Amino acid sequence: MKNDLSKYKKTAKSVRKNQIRINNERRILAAAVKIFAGYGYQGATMRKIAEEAGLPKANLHYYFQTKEQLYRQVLDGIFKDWLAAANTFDECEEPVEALRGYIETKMDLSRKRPLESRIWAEEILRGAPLIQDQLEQTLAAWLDTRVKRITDWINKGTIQALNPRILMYMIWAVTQHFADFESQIRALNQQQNLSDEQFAEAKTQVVQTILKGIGALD
Amino acid sequence: MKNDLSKYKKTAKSVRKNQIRINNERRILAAAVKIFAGYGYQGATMRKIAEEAGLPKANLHYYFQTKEQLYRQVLDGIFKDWLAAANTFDECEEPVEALRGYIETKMDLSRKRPLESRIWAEEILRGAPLIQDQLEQTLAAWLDTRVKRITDWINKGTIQALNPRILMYMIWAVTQHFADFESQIRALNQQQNLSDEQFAEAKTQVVQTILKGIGALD
DNA sequence: ATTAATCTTGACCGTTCGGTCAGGTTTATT
DNA sequence: AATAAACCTGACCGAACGGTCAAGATTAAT
Repeated sequence: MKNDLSKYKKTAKSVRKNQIRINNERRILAAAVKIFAGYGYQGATMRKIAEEAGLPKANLHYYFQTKEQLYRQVLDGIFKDWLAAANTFDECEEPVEALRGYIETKMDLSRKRPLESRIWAEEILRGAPLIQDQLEQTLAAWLDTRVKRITDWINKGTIQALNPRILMYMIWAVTQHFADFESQIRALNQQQNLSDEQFAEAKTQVVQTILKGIGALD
Repeated sequence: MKNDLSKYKKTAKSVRKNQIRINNERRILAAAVKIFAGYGYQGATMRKIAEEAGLPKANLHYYFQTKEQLYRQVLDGIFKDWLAAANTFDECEEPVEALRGYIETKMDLSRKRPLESRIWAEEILRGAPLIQDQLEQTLAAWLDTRVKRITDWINKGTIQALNPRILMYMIWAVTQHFADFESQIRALNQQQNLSDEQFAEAKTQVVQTILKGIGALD
């Protein structure tokens, strides 16, 4: 009963998107994530994405004018997840809880959405040609505020003196590694992906090692 | 005076390669590293590599039959560096020296040869289609012996109990991050690559955090 | 000096790429 | 029922791809 009426109202077309468009855009984006993650931007083709989505290729160009635009929308979605993962970091006052929550959230993200992590990683590998602005503006500002919080902890003596940026780089590196280098880890684990138990162990060890490494534990 | 004579000997042709071939293969491989690192396997083209090497494209196919063969040779060279970096790990008896040496060597490798690190990372990202065998055979065996050494340290109580494989993953993740995510770090560092001083600080902090994190320090 | 082997290269080939478009179909509006 | 808007798609296009080849140039061996 909440929103049924709105469909009969004369709402602006641009605001109320048709259901067909919503569904198809979602299908195409989901297919694009799979193909971009599996083949990279250059290796991915509109044909493969169309096949994965079960649509004719020309239909993709009806909803997304170019391959680059489709790719940009995929990147935008990933970037939002990236930033949203910081909530736990901000909610907690003490370094142990804040960092533990952030590391665990990032680990869970690597476990549940490895494709997105790999697309992001490939974009950075190639020099971030399409997201440089977002890195320099949004991400840099995001990082600055977290750096300040860590600096406060250091000044209070809650954790030992260190460079907060390098700490964040280490957290990103380790947590994303489990998504980005999944195929290497699989090859070193009897050709099996990490089981839930193995991943849980990794998560614990990563948290413990980093927290202890910066003098927040023991 | 050491080897001058050999050029006049009737040595087997296959053993003594022509100097022209040696030079050109080296030029092409150097160009290939740059282009593969900058564009990825699919994004790199034989035309770009030829241009970078200053040779006509057809000449590349004279020395390397296909793009894939050229790429494989590049990967082989990187893999050798990967394994060679383990020397310090093996030479030292105590965990602090062994791990510090290994981490520092890997950090130096990321600093001095970031292109190779990025090519490796992209290959893993894509699911390691061409090097799965090497990972499952050579690298798995390499890792097993290091795991045993770490297990010995744990049994002796020199470091705390942990999963040695996860420790190695963490070391790889953090050290290679400074090469693979260089463009992201640059965007977060006032659009400047890390200076020598900044990188030295990162190196120290990485070593300290990991060693302290596993209970090998303090 | 002659021959053989190696190296060099512009021109070319079939394939696949991202993208376009006309014309038909379906859905929404009045 | 009629009109408009949105959606669908097979066929097609120029460009760029990896790779080939024949014919000439250079180098090495005798």
